[in-house]
Amino acid sequence: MPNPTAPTRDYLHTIDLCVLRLCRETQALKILLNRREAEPFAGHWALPGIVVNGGVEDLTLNDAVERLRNSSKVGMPLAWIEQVGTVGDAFRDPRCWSSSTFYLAIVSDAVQLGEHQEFFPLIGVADGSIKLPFDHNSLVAAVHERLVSKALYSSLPLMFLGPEFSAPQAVSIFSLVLNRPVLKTSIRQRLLKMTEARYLRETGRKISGDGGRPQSTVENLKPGSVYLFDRCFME
Amino acid sequence: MPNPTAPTRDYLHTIDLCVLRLCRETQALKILLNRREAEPFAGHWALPGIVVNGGVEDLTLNDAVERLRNSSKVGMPLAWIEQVGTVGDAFRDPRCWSSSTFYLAIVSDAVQLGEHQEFFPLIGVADGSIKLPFDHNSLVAAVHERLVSKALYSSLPLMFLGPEFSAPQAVSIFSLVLNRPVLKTSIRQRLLKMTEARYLRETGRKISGDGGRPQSTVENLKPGSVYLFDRCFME
DNA sequence: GTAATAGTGTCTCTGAGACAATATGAT
DNA sequence: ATCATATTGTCTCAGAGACACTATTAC
Repeated sequence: MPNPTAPTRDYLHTIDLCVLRLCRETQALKILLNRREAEPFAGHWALPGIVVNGGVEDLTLNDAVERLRNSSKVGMPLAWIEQVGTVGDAFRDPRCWSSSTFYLAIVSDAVQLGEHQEFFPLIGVADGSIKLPFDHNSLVAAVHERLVSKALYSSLPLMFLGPEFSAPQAVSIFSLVLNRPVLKTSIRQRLLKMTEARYLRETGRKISGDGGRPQSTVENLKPGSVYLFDRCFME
Repeated sequence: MPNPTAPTRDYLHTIDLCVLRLCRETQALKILLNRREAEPFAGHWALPGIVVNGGVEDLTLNDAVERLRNSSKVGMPLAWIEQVGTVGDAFRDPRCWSSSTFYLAIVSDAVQLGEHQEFFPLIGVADGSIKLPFDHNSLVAAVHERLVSKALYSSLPLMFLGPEFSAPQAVSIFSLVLNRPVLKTSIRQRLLKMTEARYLRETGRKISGDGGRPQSTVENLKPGSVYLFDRCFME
């Protein structure tokens, strides 16, 4: 039941973040969820979000996003963030008519989580086998779809890898995001294109994978930008 | 000045439509504007929009879009509509903190306009040489950018042409949207692809352009869908 | 040496860019 | 026939798919 001391409101506009991360141990994509403290759905795992109407804390929607990112609900640096869409209806929140503007975010670093935070498998949340309150499953599905479609024609998946990575790591993140094998020659050619365009630079350093020949690394010269390729991978 | 009898609200969430059309006489893209009746900016030309919070008329955001489309502010059938984004800040509306979820829409038919409606040149509005109230110029610029980027890899511009059109008409709408010449062979190959994919069918009919050989027409078999090509035009 | 993986070379195929050559209507 | 434009054909080029081949480390 809603807290009876809370003011009744007839409209809510929230922002919700889908913060994605590569779990290097299991080679799986994960999404950050928060255990809700307040009703409705207190105790359930849900997307980190805040209400943007009804207060004057933020001057812009982007300020609100930054406030959420900086709060304990997220509390980590983001390598990438983009708005995916806005949904709204009379049913998604039991309290009242509500809208949500939701975002795709990617974190590349390993981070310390709070007690109330946990990374869950993205696939399970996107396909609904891990059930979330509100319509959060469908928001995650939309974000996942955006990620997959952008992986076909942009360098977005490299955001998961941080500032320095190797070609084999790039191959595996693209395969993981697209959920199918990707030819290493295609990825190498794309990395070459990005190097020519001064998005990447060879470091001369090497890292070792598991056995076999060490991997040369490149560094990201434009950490905040994605490169757009002029062709798609075939589907 | 705001109407003093209107209730004061501390937050507004609106939807705004950028309804685009091809003016066949001048071969220019146009955008539908409304002369505002209410303050603020009464008498100014602005995007058609409605407030979605503070009422229970609509069950979903899409219902609200349909209500706006069906109202006298728009009042015409739309061949295409897609959400482009949501902006919000404390300054864009002089009344209060406000957000706008805005859409790209395309109308293919010629329509009768109301007294308060008029189509303006899209380019002038998008580049700010035709000034609109609120931040409507930047919304139009974002919609224009979406249209141009989608023209590189999808059949979206064909939505301007209606259910039956010719290859030369397709060439000219792509050239117009991209603001540069487009090879007719490229367009023909794309139309061929769409025909193979059962998005188009040759009608056997012909129409006459201005002089010269008549143009064969094709009909759109999936009027509500855009076809996605697997390569982009070069930029 | 062998195992295992990294990195290179080469071939095919699709579709865009460019432009020449031919077809079909109006006058 | 001439004009103007539509339509087809041919060539080049870039980049993805596929896969063979060579290189470099650990052991």
